Amino acid sequence: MTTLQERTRFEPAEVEPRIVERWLDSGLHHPDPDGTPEENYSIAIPPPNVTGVLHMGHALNSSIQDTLIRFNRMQGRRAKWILGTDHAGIATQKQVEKALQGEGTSREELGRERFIDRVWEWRAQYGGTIVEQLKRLGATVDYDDERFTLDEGYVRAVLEVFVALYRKGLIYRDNYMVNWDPGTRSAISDLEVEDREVTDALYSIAYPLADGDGEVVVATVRPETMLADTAIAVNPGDERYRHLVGREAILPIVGRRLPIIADEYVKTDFGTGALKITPGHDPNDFEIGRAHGLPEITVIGEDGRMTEAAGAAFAGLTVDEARETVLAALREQGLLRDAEPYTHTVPFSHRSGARVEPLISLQWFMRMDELAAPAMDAVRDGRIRIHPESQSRRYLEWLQNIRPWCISRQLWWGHQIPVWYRGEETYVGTEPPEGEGWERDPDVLDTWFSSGLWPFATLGWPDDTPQLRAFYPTDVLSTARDILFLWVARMVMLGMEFAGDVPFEDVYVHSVIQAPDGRRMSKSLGTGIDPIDEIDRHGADAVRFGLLAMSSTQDVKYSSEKVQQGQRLANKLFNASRYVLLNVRDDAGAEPRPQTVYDRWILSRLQAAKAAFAENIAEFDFAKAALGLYDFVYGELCDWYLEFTKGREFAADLSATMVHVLRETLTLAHPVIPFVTEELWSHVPGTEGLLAQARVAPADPSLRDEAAEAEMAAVIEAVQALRSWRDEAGVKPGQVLPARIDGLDGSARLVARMTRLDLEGDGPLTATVPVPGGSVEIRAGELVDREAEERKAQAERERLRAEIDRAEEKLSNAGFVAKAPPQLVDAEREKLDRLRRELDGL
RNA sequence: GGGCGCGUAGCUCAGUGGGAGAGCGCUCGCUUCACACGCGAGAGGUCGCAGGUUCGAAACCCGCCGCGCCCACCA
Repeated sequence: MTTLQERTRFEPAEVEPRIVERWLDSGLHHPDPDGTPEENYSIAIPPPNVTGVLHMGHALNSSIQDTLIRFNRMQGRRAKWILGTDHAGIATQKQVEKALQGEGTSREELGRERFIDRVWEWRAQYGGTIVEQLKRLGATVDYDDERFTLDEGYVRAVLEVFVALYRKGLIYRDNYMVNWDPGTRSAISDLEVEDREVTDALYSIAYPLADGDGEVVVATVRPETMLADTAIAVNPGDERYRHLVGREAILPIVGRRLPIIADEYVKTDFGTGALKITPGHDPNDFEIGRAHGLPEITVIGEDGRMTEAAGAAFAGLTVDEARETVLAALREQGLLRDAEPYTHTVPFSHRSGARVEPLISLQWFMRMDELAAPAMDAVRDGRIRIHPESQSRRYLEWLQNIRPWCISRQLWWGHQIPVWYRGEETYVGTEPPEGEGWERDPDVLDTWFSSGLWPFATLGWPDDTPQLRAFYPTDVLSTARDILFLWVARMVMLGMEFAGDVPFEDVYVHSVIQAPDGRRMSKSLGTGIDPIDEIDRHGADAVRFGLLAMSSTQDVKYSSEKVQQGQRLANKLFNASRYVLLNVRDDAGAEPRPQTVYDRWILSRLQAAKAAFAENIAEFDFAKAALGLYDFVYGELCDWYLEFTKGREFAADLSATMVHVLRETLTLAHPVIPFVTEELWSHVPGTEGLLAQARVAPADPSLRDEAAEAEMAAVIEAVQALRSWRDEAGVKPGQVLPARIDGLDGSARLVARMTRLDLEGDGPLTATVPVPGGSVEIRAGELVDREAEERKAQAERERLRAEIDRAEEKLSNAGFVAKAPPQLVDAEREKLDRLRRELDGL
């Protein structure tokens, strides 16, 4: 308590480490796996990359989830926030490879086994960082049950799912066009591709007809791929080319004969209307080629260089070199007809930044349509609710048009595909096959394959565990928009297929936080803001409050002001608590014993604040919840209630009421600002244990007191009117003025106290100030500046006359009186009467 | 090309049919016995533009202007 007496500021840096220790020691984050999922509350954290560090997105999402978890825990539910990290195939492998490069070695030199050992070492060294950072934020994730998407149990779950889907015919191997990332030398999925706008040249190239009778000109931005052309296509309805269909052209440089085919895909109004078909290197041409049974030739290799099939003159060249060589040859032969700048979108790898090279290769695919149907139904029939609602349309549209998913990756770090080959034989199983000579498929699974099992694999699936029975399905999944398809949709599909139920009931899609200038927060742009720095500066409560207060259903700019607002809130609560704790009688208890109208008022307002907070949380409106809390603490508790109590004796009744209000306020605020509230809780008389483990009674509408609220609304308005008058009349703040109050009933003395009026004194009339339901006569004679006072009264009369005019005009509008709701018309009449009385009073 | 959203005080944003709000910033005043990371009082807005619906529009509808984001295989 000595610290409370001495300190006038809440010091997060001093308090937070202590509080974190107490929370961790209590084990509150690790609920027993009892009860049913309906009784319990659970959230699976979106697993951060194992070698990642906390960024603003994590900080926001963790603040949201921890607020939900703490709120529900305090309602008395077993609350489990499932913790773990993701092995993040490409990202992690790249980091380790970079480290190896620094040591002058490489993954190839080490070999697969030793390389993977190195990654595990890496994980041991850096994998704990983000978990430690979550503690700084106050996140009560289940630290005692941390999972990893490559831990032993998780591997079993992944293999089990792969084998089951294979047996069901949903997983298959095929030669197919994939997005090849020359940067990581692996196939990547459609979702890992990002389109960028690029200015290339659009070349027009003449292909002579085989019979020597003229030529056909095609347009292309990638002349180097012509080495793999196997046809030319035109639109069947195109009069210009109708006579050519069925004939052949000669591929320049190579000399191959190309059939001229007709296909609806070809646009007549783009380029020349004739399209070269390169099934080996263009996704559209690939489809056309398959439809027409064309050969598939590959001239670009997985290393991004030309292959032997491109011909001796090109083999080994880079794609760019090959382009120049092809163009030079065409120029020489007079076949290059045109070249003009052309801006279009081109796929780039999200992972490596390299330009994606569409290639045909032998990969593992997963058919999605069969699993997509129930996943769509779950959202359509409301078993899963996506917030905001608009995102469910995106979800459904994506699933509607879903395509096969390329799940194999040419990496070493990840879940190795459980498939073995021996000659023509293929074996698929969770255990290696019997016998000699089997060789395992070297590829690993796309990281999102294992992430898709997250909500149930973390709880022990495929075993029937108590954890699974108690916490699956989870309640809420909170995530950013960008992984709605990549991750959320796949969890729904796989959860329904394997765990027998939807993986969560609500999906909350939160804001993306941009830099204060509206650009993306990114390390490379230098626009990133480190949440840990912000915690150091302002405290974890401030950061949590600020992030929640700035969150929305759309992208937001990072607002340091909101964080500072949170810091002020924590400090305000600290000092308000000091005022209460240093004055009340410790033995008075905490059962409220309201003696005055403002006691009844604050108890009623507290119920209103609790109800509003709960409602905002239920609607995932975290900004409203946080700002509503701020408004209650500042605008009702501190500005009014605590001020009203000043000058009153802190007897048992008042002490009990104030302690009650303080306790309730701390429990209300705890989910948002857990540190300061937990710290204060330990000083409140009669509390035991941790606030984080306290039980809270839900808001009770029967405890609202309309009469007290109405009376206090009038008091507050009167006080503000009188203070405003004093200030503008130039009265010194400390000056006590004689006055008479007409109206305000039993609250007149309270108003007088708050505005330094002396109801016993008397003097010549100075001014009359209108207040709700009456007026106040200031009787201070010449104490104040007469001239200023007259100006003020004049302005007030003008204001009243303007308002009266407005009301009269409205009421003289026949349409308004006839069509507006009657109570509104009545209210307008009452207002007019009141305004006239106030004007008369002056 | 399709879809979603935004434009309100100097700044960041609430407000979705009945008299324009908050936080920050700004001005004035205050050593008021919790807090100067404080208290009190103010100034500041043709609610992007133009039309329509309505007794009444910041809000609903149409168009335009400006700004975001997502999806999409026109070489």
